[in-house]
Amino acid sequence: MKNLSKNQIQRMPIYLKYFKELVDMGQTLVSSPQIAVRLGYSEEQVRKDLQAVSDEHGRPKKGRELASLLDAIEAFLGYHESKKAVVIGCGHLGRALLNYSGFPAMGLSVVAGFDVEPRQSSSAKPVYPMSQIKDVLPTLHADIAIITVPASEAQSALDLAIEAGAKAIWNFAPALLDVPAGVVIENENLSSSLAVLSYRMNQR
Amino acid sequence: MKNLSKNQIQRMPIYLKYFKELVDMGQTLVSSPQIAVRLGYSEEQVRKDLQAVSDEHGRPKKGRELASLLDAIEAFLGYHESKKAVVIGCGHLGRALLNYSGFPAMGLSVVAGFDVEPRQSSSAKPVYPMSQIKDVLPTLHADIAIITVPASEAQSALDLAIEAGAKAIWNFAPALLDVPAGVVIENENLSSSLAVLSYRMNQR
DNA sequence: TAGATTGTTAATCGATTAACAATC
DNA sequence: TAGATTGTTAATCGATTAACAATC
Repeated sequence: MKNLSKNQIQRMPIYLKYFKELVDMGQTLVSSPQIAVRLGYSEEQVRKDLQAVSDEHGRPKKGRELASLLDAIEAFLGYHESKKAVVIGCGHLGRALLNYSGFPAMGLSVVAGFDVEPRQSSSAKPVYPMSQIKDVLPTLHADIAIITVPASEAQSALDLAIEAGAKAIWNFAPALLDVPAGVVIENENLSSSLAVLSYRMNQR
Repeated sequence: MKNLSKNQIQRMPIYLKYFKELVDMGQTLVSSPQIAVRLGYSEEQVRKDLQAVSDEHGRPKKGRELASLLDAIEAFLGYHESKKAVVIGCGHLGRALLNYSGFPAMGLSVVAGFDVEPRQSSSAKPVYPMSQIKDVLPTLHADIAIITVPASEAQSALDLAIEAGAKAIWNFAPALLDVPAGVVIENENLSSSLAVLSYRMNQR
């Protein structure tokens, strides 16, 4: 498998979703021009992207097999082996992510939450007190810690999660966090997204 | 002002946050090497980025004035003129964003929510029935519609918002949406972020 | 066959990095 | 002065786009 650029990786779930729609509509083949038009990419880029994750060749004049593309992208994204995560900080956003119905389709299973003071949860998922994370997290086999605590507590929440065995951090707190070597972090930065949105608004 | 790349735009709020921390700590000047080390960028990139938004020159051996940097970045990001937004779809995520305390610091004021069936809201912000959007939205002077409805309803929610006068869409629904020319859209795609995270996890 | 689409190879474009003289 | 940091200019790198022969 080639090394994919970050942009390419980010496009993969978008292809996947679109291809699933096409399959639902009964289509079995798809061509780069069709994809390019719908997704707003160039044909060449579509071909490069798909070649990067699939070894199967397309057929001139026809396109590519949707079934094999779905399989290739899902394999690439690791949707076959379900990943497990916990949510740390069960405020509004934390509870939203704890119960988010879109995750299972991404191969992500959010198994529990942690909170400094867990209220009676309205969800089916258990919410443990933060003080128990070191005992409980290892029993859950969750590699990913989703950080949804206030920015001021994010670093200490992260440290506790890593101490308890988390291997990856998905950070939703607006804070600049340090992670030890070997731990992966992905920042979900709303201020960056908003910056792009308002820049584009001002360009008009 | 030069044209900034998307990456540069996304970095600006990160600089801003860091610079505010430095000011809080009593610092008045900052050098590119210091920034580069803390944020994990290269010195050259830091200089390029700051030169792109600020006309003030730095001083050799000293660095740059934090006060003027803050001002330049905030001006660039439009934090001075507060932008207004409404949340469409007041489920878990929608309510989280309706009450998100981080937005004011980004110059964003979320003034109201809409929902097909507004429950008694626990928040200070009003939640209107979706059926009233065409009448209510224009009175709110909100340009930005934050879409947090289920994917299956996202396109029709977006269409209603635009019909009611929204000029920009911040989409949190996992759906591929069409917008008319002249309307800006920014997709907050959790599946793309997760893809990057798990790709990095697998690389180890 | 003609035409659409493919995969490959080359060209372009843009962002990041490197080099270096200027300056406080 | 020496040394750190600056801004500018050039080089590199990587991603996207273009060109085109191959093929069903």
